[in-house]
Amino acid sequence: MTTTRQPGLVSVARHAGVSVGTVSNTINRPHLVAAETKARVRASIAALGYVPNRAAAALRRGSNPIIGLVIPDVMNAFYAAIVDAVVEAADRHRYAVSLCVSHDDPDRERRHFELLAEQRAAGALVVPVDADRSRLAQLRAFGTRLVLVDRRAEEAEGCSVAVDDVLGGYLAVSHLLQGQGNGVTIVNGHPAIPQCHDRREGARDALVEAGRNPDSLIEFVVATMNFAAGVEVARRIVAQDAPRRIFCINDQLALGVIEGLTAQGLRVPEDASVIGYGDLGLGASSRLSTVGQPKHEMGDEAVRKLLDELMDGESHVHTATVFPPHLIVRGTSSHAHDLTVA
Amino acid sequence: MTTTRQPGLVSVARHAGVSVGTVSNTINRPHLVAAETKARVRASIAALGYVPNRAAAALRRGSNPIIGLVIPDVMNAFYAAIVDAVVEAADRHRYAVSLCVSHDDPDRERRHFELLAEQRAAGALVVPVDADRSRLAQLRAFGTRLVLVDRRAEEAEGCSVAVDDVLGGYLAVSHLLQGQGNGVTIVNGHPAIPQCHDRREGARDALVEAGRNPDSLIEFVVATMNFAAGVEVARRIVAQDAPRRIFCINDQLALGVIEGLTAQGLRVPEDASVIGYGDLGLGASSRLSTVGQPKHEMGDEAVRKLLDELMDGESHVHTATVFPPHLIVRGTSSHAHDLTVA
DNA sequence: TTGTAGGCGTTATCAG
DNA sequence: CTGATAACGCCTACAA
Repeated sequence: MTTTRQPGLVSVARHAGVSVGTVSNTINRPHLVAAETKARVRASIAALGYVPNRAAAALRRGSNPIIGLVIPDVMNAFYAAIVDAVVEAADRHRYAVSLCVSHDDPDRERRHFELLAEQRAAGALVVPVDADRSRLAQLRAFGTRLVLVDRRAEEAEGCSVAVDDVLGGYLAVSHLLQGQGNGVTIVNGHPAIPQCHDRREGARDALVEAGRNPDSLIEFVVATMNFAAGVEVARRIVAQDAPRRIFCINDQLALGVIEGLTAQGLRVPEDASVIGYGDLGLGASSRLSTVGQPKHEMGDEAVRKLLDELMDGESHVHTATVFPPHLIVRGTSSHAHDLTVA
Repeated sequence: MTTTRQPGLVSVARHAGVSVGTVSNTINRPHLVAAETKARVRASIAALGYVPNRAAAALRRGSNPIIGLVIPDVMNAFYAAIVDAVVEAADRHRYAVSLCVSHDDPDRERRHFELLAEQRAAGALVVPVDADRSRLAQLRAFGTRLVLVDRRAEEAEGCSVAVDDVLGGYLAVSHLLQGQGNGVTIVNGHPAIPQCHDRREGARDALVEAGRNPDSLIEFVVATMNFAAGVEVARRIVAQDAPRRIFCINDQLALGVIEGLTAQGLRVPEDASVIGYGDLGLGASSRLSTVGQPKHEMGDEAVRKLLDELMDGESHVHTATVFPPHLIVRGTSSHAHDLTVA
């Protein structure tokens, strides 16, 4: 009943015949310790099974090696890829990742921010729930460094990483314009959503570049951007005889549109061209052309920026990185043919 | 230069004209504090913008309200669903979730376990990388409560949640047997993988129940269980004239097999029946029948078990919950037809 | 019902 | 290069 669990610095110091300061130093600033002493201390650490207590360190230092990560949805392959990259990068630097899924709920976001503040987390990567930056400012004021993900930040307030959706829309429609047909249809989400807005802008740019009137773009707006909505929109496209070169704001929608078109007796790609956006795995098993996004790079760069701010302190300058998406053309392979599912 | 950042219990106490003990109590054991005092303290907390310091609390208590979560892959929809459930449940109880993606790498797993130990995390939910339980035992010995996910644990060592893969295989093949044809083919991963082994067992059970010889099950084993492998296996199935009632160990494989079959001029479901496993989103946009798993429930239950162990302490008894999967039959809808992708 | 005080394990400062 | 020591902020007996 006398043996004390979880030996601390003192036990190690005693065991190695040195002071606690020296033990702490061999762990955190090894260059300050003589080789021989270091070896002895390390032996003791191993012998006692000593595990440093981060809570104590955090208390003392006032900051905790934790990176908060707030995303709207883990089931979404786009964010999942970012999570993957972030977790990996954090692991490399021995930071913990505290995950929050906001589900677009400001209260959840706020709650996680509070949690991070209580933990004195060093920093956080966040995909903000809405345009209201007050919650972010609050957390930042508390000392937590923030990097915005998938959003552009005012350079004054912090770093950010995002993807160029205007360029993405441009790439998609430019590709459609290379095929035959006249006019272009866009199946979009609500334009209040930045991504939807920007991709449409890019689509218009492509039309302009091709010498067309950007207002000739025929737009169908869906409430929910999923497969079922795509099927439904396909009906309206045919009914209204809208252009058969169709840019869908995401891959699920695109797959739905193709399904709906096919259900009405049209052949794709013979009678209609469809391009999606996102390349989120659904397309891997299909021949759907789409626009890919450097998801892993985004997550990676976000961590890099955060750590730079954490390390460099004063000399750090905020930057807003915008990654270019890229066109992924599929369906031109030699064995292109229908994909039939039972 | 005199104002001190981040007020502590003392500042609040001073501001409210009470002692630190009372402030602590109004936060952690409100029932011990008079209503009026409580109100005053709360007002001061709000006024000063006080945010409790979890590091200090953890140091004092010896344990941190953090749940470690170790999964093999976040991009995998199965695990992503579990993450979603866990994060949500943890949030409800104001626990932080420290995420690790092991990528089947024991070193990564070990590193995360170390991290959790250093954080004095209250508990962890883990999908173990391999069958070696020594790393788990080590973390457990350190005081971190563990719940195994997607694996069955010896009831002596801890709780676990899993899904009944034998039943899943049984359901899938029973369904296939209802269709026309003779014999059944299984497209499987390596049988050393527990899921693959169990699902095959279930498949055999179904055959036995139908009065067939379980050894009549024709098995194709693929190294990587993805779309491309499915396409390739379809070739071999046709070449060897294997049974056209095909149970694929996951949906991607199933989609690939259908693709490969179609490429060889066969029609699905007319000439072949294919069923997948997992229901991981790919199927939502298809008419592929599959076996669904209660992913969210698993994550939820895992947290419940962990918290029970954390709260109840001594009176807690370890349990191994095995969830039943369920058959999802698709493709019988009125507008069943081909899905063509450009 | 409220106040007091000791100590949790580290880090960092300052002498030696 | 090493040792001693004072915080860091909170929890919890225990005392009043």
